[in-house]
Amino acid sequence: MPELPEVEIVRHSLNKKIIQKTIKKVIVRNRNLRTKIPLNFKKILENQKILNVGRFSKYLIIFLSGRNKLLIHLGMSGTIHLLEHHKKNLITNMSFYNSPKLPDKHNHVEIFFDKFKLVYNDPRRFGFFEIIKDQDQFEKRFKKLGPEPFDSNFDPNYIYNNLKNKKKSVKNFLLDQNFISGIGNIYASEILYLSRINPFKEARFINKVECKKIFEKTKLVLLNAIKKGGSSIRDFKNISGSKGSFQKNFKVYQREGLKCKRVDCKGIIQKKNISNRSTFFCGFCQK
DNA sequence: AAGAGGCCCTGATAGC
DNA sequence: TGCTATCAGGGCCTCT
Repeated sequence: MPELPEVEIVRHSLNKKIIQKTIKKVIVRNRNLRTKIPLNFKKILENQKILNVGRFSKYLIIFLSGRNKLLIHLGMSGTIHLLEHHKKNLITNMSFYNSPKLPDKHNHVEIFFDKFKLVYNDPRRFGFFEIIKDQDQFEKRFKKLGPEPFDSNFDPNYIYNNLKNKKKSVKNFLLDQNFISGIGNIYASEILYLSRINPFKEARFINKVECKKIFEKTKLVLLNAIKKGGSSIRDFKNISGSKGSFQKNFKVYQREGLKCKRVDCKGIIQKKNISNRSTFFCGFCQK
């Protein structure tokens, strides 16, 4: 479901609600997520106080009082909700599906606090929970991932040095979490549109000026998306639970067949597959 | 060794 | 209406 901006919105709203709260009870209804929820999950979490909710890339990191960290990845369809204990009333809806009511189906994990519970819902079960025991394991977990766009060692030179001599498309590079962490399929298209770069262009042909563009537009798009509360791309009818509005700012994503938004550009937005993922671009102004 | 493709899943929608 | 096919914001594994 979410890319970096959406996860950041979830992190922020979640942190406000659960920081300094103690976990009273945990119910795992289905441990078959992308990876199996460990059997001692309940034991590790119960009676722990939440010190902080952090984030790296698309991972939520929940810091627990006993030094363990809980890693949550939402995959494609994972959502987090806060509900009153027994009633179905939604306190906070941190899904980007805008559904004001949470269906009971696919509520795989429930974490109870004093006055409310956190519910993890995930139809496709591509998301996962992980317990990180110590600093060593923590560092190892993220070692392979590239820097975030806001990281100081993500800069035009870093981009240029990684892209040179590489044959794969620039779009696939933006999606490669080992190169840069946090960009997903929506923002990859948006970044390349703003950079005026064709997503099919081979990385080795991206020059230094274009690297600077990618650098600037990546930060711009992600920061703007965070500012707008992320993107909500399905079930737009029910506004009540909605948080994000960046979908209104999409220049190319889901705009196949529509006019390019660039003034004076006569192009029509196209949709083509790159490595089996839909890719939106203007063939006219993206070279 | 880089890079493409398949796969893990369910649900919504399009097309017949 | 009821079927089937296609697609969906991710990431990891395998094959070439």
